[in-house]
Amino acid sequence: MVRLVASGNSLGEASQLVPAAGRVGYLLSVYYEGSERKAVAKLYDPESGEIFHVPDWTGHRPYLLTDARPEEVEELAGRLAARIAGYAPSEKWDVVRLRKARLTRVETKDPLAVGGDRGGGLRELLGRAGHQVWEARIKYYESYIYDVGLIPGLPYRVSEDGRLEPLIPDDVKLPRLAHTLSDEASRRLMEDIARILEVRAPKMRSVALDIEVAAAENQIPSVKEVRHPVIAAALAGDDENEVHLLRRGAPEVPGEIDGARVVVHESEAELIRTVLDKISRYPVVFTFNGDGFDMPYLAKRAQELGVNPRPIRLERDRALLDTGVHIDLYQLYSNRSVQVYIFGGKYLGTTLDEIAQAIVGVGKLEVGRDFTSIETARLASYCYRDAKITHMLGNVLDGRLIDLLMLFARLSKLPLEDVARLGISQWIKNMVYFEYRRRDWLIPNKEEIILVRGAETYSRALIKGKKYMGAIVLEPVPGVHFDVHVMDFASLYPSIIARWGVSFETVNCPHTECRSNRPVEGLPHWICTHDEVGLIPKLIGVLRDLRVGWYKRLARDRSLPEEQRRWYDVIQSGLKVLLNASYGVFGYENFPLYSPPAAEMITALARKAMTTALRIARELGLNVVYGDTDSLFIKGASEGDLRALERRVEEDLGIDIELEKHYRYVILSRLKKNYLGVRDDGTVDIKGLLGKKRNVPDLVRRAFAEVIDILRSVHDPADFEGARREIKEKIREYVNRLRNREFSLEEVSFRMVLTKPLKSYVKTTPQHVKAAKMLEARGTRVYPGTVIEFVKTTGRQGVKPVSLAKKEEVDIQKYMEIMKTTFEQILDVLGIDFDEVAGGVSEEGLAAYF
DNA sequence: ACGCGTAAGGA
DNA sequence: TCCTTACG
Repeated sequence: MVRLVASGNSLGEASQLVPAAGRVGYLLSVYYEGSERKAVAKLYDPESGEIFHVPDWTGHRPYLLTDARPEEVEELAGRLAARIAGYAPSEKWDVVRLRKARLTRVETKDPLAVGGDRGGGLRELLGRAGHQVWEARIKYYESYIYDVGLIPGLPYRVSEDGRLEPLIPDDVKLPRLAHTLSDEASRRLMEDIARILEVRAPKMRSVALDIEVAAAENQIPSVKEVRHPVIAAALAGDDENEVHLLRRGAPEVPGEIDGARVVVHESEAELIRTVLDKISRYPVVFTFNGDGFDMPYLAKRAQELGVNPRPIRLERDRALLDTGVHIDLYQLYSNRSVQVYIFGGKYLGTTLDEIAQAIVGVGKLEVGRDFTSIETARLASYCYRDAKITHMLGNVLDGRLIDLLMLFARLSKLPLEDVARLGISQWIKNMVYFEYRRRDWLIPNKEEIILVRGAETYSRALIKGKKYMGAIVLEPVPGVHFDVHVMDFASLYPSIIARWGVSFETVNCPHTECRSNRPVEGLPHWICTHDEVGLIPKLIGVLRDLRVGWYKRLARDRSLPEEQRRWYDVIQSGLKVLLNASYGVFGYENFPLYSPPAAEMITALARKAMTTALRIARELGLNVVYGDTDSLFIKGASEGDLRALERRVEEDLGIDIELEKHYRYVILSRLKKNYLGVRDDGTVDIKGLLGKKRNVPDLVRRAFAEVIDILRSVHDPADFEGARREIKEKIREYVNRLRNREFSLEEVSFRMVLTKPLKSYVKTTPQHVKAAKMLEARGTRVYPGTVIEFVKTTGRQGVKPVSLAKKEEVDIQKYMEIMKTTFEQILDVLGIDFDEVAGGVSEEGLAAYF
């Protein structure tokens, strides 16, 4: 029998049905189709480049679990009874109490009957009646993914009877290290994960969309009230670049602007319909803030004009596309893990201009705020530029950004749309929930984890307002140190989680026999001794082993084709992102598996690892000059000493410390987390030093970089003589430039991110906020995520935005001080006195100038 | 909307 | 001293 499968739009129009049997596609996401009361899978067909949909074939229904009996539910249900589809007994493993739970599974006809907003769902009803309820806060499509065992990002084939069958090649090379794992659960996990990671992600065509509306300078276009017409919409795609304009008056518009084809429409309805049709042809549509603006605006405006908003599907706070995947790059680039681990912190703020400047080197066009009077060709250029840079931002990393998202979708089991919108804690949550369902383990409620296992922490954080103590940072021995080895615990926190089995599941378990298993003296928490308890430590252990023992090697394996090596590199860097966040989530209040004792235990074990390694190093007579969290800086050690350290630490702790790098020399200041190290090959590592921070003025940063260049050429203590002289010379040069005002305003501007709305700065008014207020007074809009560029001035306010300042107002004295504090961090150690070099910068310098 | 520790500058 | 930001 050939089942017919829905395809194309489903916004009220008769669904166009095409047979999909035999079709192959990558699963992109799963969503709930209200009109069909079904979960629907959205797949990408690499053959045709199109999206197709496969509705649920299993008869799956939304449900919750409760300790109430069916009769009790029935009695309480009242009006909701009609929406209950049935009851089934459900036996689950209660991971918090570590015992079996016999529960009632209440199936409903629609997801809102479970947890409908306004407290009208079964969840609240049963809760108010004093019953326990589980798994009632899980989005329906997520629950569906777990139960059907679907893995977003993987290829599937549609069977004759409309099922999705995974398509994984048989010849997947499984890591040899899987065989070395003694426990069966970990081995299976590793094989499953390796299997789903092996398949390369498909290339998908993409287009970026940006629209402009006719709002005047003082009008802020809102999606709540779509009053202004859409006057421009640009599409920057893999194979077309167009800007669509609404005819207003009779201006002469060229047929092409900046390489984009210009199309002038007589009506707004026609413009919108054309644009919607165009984006329907791409499997991936990028926007920048399309969830918050472009998509809802287009859809609502379409509706007002009597145009079908298809393929846009508006939800409360996001916009999906029936014909593809909409990725709002504002959301993606705002993700802290993405910002830090994928882009190495290259961009500071989260505005399109800032991110594009930093990542692809092109910014927005400057046109002012009044879109009603702007010249048409200019408007077209502006709009197209936005779409163009959005498209570039969607295709960075040689197009591997989408590959990474695909990979995260596979690991987290989240739809691609969610991966691109949710934070790392949601990725980890979903990854764990999926595994729980597979095992018939009960997904616990946050409150019961706290209730049964405790929320109390016993260590005191050094920072006021923090919940527990963190890592150890050793007091640096200030000075220049030659021949320094850095030994470190690779992925320390994940290693601790795996080695001691720390997670919310294992901490403070109900077994009396485990109470004495307390790996950290001074903390009352214990860890379960039963091997089968706890999934998270096994999962984290497997991900870590796969990264360091398998994918990192494959990514470097010269015998593999380039393309394949790159895919393995995507995998290992993706795993790193997840591993880096694996500890932090336990200490994060909003994580549904929040466990302060687990978090506290992990940092306590990290301190234990650090102090143990330090003790052993000292016993071996090694000279430790610095260390932070997971590393020791050891001066003048022999290879034998380091081997001995490795061996003894491994014996003592059961986790590995290893040689990470060797420095020709290291400059340590008195400050922690501040150092400069020159490696054997001349590369320079700079940590924490002011001269590297991206918010300090370019001029200061450049001066600093040139001084670093001088230090790069130092090979032994004798070389310092000459280097000192050169450095002094260099500093004098820059000091003089400053004195003589030989700089542009941009070179002396500070860059600082506005993290809140301007109005929210009530306690104090920092300088960047002052500058931001001046900008706003001049009509420039600033919002959270905007980078404010300002210079220090001699005026009453002491500060001005770059765009409003003049060179004559720059407060030279202030900049001298900044130069001084920046350089002192390294000059101190080199025995150079800044003031002396600068020729008495503070008073005399200025006196000489005036 | 991962965690804590350290540092700096200004109010 | 606290607030804000940047970074390890």
